[in-house]
Amino acid sequence: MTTNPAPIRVAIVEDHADFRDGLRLMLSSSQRLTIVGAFPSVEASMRDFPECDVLLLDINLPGRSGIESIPVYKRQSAAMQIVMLTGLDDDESIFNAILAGADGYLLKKTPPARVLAAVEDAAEGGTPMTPYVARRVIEHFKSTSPAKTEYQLSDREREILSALVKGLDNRQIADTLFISYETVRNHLKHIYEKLHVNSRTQAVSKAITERIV
Amino acid sequence: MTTNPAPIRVAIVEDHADFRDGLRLMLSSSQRLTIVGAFPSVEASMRDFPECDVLLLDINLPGRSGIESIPVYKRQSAAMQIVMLTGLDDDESIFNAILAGADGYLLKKTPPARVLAAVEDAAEGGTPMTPYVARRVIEHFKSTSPAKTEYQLSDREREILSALVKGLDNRQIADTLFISYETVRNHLKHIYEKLHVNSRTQAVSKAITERIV
DNA sequence: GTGACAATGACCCGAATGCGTCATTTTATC
DNA sequence: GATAAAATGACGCATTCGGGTCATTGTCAC
Repeated sequence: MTTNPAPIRVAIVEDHADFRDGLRLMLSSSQRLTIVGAFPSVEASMRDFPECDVLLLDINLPGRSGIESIPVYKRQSAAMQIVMLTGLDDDESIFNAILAGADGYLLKKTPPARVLAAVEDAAEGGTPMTPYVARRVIEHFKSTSPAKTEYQLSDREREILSALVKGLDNRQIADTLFISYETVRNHLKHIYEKLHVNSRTQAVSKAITERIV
Repeated sequence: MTTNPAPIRVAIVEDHADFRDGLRLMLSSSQRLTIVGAFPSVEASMRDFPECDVLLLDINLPGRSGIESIPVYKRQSAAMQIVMLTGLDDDESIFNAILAGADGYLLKKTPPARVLAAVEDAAEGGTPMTPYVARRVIEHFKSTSPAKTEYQLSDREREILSALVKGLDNRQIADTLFISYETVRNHLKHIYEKLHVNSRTQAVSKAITERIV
């Protein structure tokens, strides 16, 4: 956002020569970027990998896949931001890339101006993604963060329940909460009733998967 | 993407008159959009809410907050895409909005051209978000997803473990796997050793939180 | 001030669990 | 073919747990 900052050094790993060259041309039209390398494969890039700020990385590559290579690149340069630029829009590819440490995820149909903006966003510490990808991530996010049903547990009961989840036995729970062993068992009975379960295993399972704790 | 499609109907709920008017002006400069309403509060918008495709919604509003109102709007019109447009960039606001059903999350400093693009993305079923917000979401996503450590469980042991997580007792596990009760107990001993725990509660807890199952 | 409920505490009993030791068979792996 | 690991099965024993019943205290609403 300052005037005339240091240019962002960008590298590209993409096997299709046409797309790679188009990308290079397009990106070098910006004053803010410098293309420091463009390679057809991970292996080729590794032979003499240039220092850079942002790496545009394809997934479908001959030899080593882009996703597998993320950790390798990150080990080489932890500060480098890796933005996936790929045609693959399935959940599997998206999540694996993100979990592997990708800092952005663009689909190839993204218009040039957006790719340019994305590179800048990534360099500034953001995580650019195309709206479709964002939707996939959010959906997955929501599906694992469940509409929590209400079991009307009292505060004390929730406290006991989270001790259960920690793996404490009744004696330990009693000691940490400064109440008697028998009282803990009574609370547990009530918890089981409210959760409609009949063992601590089931209670723990339900507590975690339904985010009650 | 087709030529001259039906215009996207956009409504705005934003209390600051200046920002609201600026937004309206800016958005109406696009041929593809029609502003069908601009309101200073949720209550005001509810009095005569126009049918629309995309709603730009602030969070910090006098009266009812934008986040709380998301379900209300969604009940009114499920197809409407709700894009938050707010100054709040804390995790709490972001996640609550998303979990409440927001279809996009932009910060107010987003440049006008991007807001315009975001409205179009939302109308097309994407989830536009500013790169910063995406970063927050991804971080949270990663923090709840795993770094899975390897415990070298055998297939059979994993099978037993997931039965544990379902809340079955040893007798039930034995019956479903067609092995003897004692064998189940033996597997459990090995599982406990490998997971470094000493109760089924702890095993279940570890299995779920570390995504072993 | 009476009923409802949460929190505390106690006892009993049968079943489930954790832990130890031992043994046989199957399946890889070298 | 030997060795190691996994899968199977068994028994004993002390402990924990689940479920039942009962009682006291405090708080809150009506």
